[in-house]
Parts: sequence; structure tokens; C-alpha cells
Amino acid sequence: MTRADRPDPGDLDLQKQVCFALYAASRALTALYRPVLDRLGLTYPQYLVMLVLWERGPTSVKALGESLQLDSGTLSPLLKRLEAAGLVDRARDPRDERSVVVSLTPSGDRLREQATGIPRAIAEATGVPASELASLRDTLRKITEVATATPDKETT
Amino acid sequence: MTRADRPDPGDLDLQKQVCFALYAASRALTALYRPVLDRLGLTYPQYLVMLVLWERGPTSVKALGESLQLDSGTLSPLLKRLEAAGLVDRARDPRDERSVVVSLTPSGDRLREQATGIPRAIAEATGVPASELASLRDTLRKITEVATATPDKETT
DNA sequence: TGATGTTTAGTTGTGCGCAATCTAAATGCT
DNA sequence: AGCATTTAGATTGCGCACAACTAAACATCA
Repeated sequence: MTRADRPDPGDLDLQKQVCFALYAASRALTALYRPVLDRLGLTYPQYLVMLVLWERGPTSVKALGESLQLDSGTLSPLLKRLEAAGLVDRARDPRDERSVVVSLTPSGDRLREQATGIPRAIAEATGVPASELASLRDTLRKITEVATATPDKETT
Repeated sequence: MTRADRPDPGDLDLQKQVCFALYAASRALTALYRPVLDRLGLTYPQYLVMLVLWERGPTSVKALGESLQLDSGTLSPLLKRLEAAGLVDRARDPRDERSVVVSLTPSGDRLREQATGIPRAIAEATGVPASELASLRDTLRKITEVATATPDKETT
């Protein structure tokens, strides 16, 4: 709070921006996953959906969206592709016909075994110590929490 | 190296994965930029392109791609939209007709002034101390460097 | 010099993300 | 019960990302 909020031209330096570092790192890490996931026939977002299903079993589209911070505009077509691949089933919840429950097929369940070693392999490939990765993850979670909690902090 | 590389089922916990934290944080931060950039008529990737142009002046498509880690499949249509918006010009380099040089129009140059305060405003909105953001950025850069440097570390 | 290979952009096709809109089912209110 | 409101999911449209391919310009060298 010294003499802040006077815009510094240097602020527009691409390399100084955390947001760009985040954007670049996210794509780079996803690219690391790609050849591995290709063997499972999954894209990275599809893999995230499978992670939730492997962990929690049958899950509604709404709950999937809350876990992954994705809306139905993204999930609906993605789940349709997973269903076409024979990995998941979709069915209306008889107790609430608005809700669609996604569950694993036997084929989707079996895929779990092939996925078990992936996270560790990727973590090691980055060459960053596990402790540093853990603190990185915590900082990222803090940022995500603040950023998503903010409805629209407009000073107008 | 104690008793590692035996796959632990817990490894598939979504919340433990750095990659998901990265993916979620990147989208959350981009969402924070969105209302601000909307006022400039820019998307986030378009803003990144403008950052490079504001900093370096006329730049080839290839150099833009190297700075932002994006290929022509992404940049060509993006630049076409920036050109349609009247913010940039595109012209073949007379010295090497393969290369296309992107430069700012007066309108694109003026936009810089409106963008100057953005990074600081976003950084403050996250509530994370500047020092922590700086170390976060450095860790992210390290990960990006390793991940992009790896051509394909397949043990086959 | 002419054949060959490389570099640079652009195009096409697929799959996200996300805003906006739509439909149907459930819920609340009187 | 009757009707407005809310909720869950799907659809549409646009803009990235990225792989695969094409075409033109340049480089190289027998």
C-alpha cells in the first residue's frame, strides 16, 4: 500500500504475469498427459470425469459439474461421447426426473486399472519435488476459491 | 525412491492432483479477466497477443506463436478477428514472403492505455500476496519448461 | 540450374469452455 | 388444485487449442 495503484507500464510484461504462467503451464501439463491418455482413448476433460466416477460411483450431471467446475454446455456433449465409447451409462433418476445419473459400464470400470499409475508418472516427469507440488496445489486452490467465490467485484 | 512406483489407488483422487488444480485455477483466473476484457472487446487469448504487440511492436506470426506457445491453427483465425476488429494489420514480410508480420493499428495502440491497470487489479482481486504470486509464477514456469522441453519421454 | 527438402501460414476437423436460450420436471405459494 | 418460480439438463453459437494437411516461398546442393 505504499504508492500503489498508479499503473506501471511494466505491468504489461507478458512474462511477469501469473495468469499467463498459469495458462501456459496448464496447457503444457495437459500436453504431457495427452500421449498417455490417448492409449486409454480419453481426452483430458474426459479423464477428469472418469476420475470422479471411479472415486464416487454413480453421479449426477449436476454433481459432476460442481466437482469439475463445468456446466452442462460442456458436460452434455462430453458425456454423450463417453457413452458412445461404451464407458458410461446415462439414466434419468426415477426419484427426480430432472436429474441424469451417470454411471460406469463394466468397460469404464476396468479402465481404472490402466489409469492408476498415471498421476505419479506425470508428477515425476515434471521433475518438481512432491513437496513443492503440494504447496503449488494449495496456492492454486486458494486462487481458484477466491476467483470463483467472487460474483463480480466491480467497483463500477 | 523408498517403495515408490507401486500404484496407490489414492493417486486417482481428483483433489490431490496438481494438474486439476492447475486446470481449474487457469479457468477461474481467466473468468476473472473476462468482464474487464469484455470492456476492451478482447478475449483472453486476444489480450495475450496484444500484450506481445504492445511490448515488442510488429511481430511475425511465428514469433507470436513462440511467445505464447500457440500454433498457426490457433493464431490465424484469432489474428483474423483482431484484424476485423481494426486492432491489428497483417502484411507479408517483403524480405521473406513466407512470413506474416502483425502490427498494431492506431486503434490497437490506443487500447494499451486502457489495459495498463488490469494486471494489478486482477492480482489484488485474488487476495494472494505479491511475493507468493511471484514464487507461484516461478514454479509454474519451471513446470512449463520441463513439460514443453520433453519431446516424448515414452519408455515404449 | 533444377530437384529436393525445409520453413511459414493457412485450412479443416474435433473437442472443449462458456454464454444464452430452451424444455421439462419439481417445488412453492395461495 | 392452479399457477408462478426454481431447478436440471440439453442445445446453439462462438472462440479457442491442437492434430493433420496444403500451399507457397526459401534454402541447399548434386
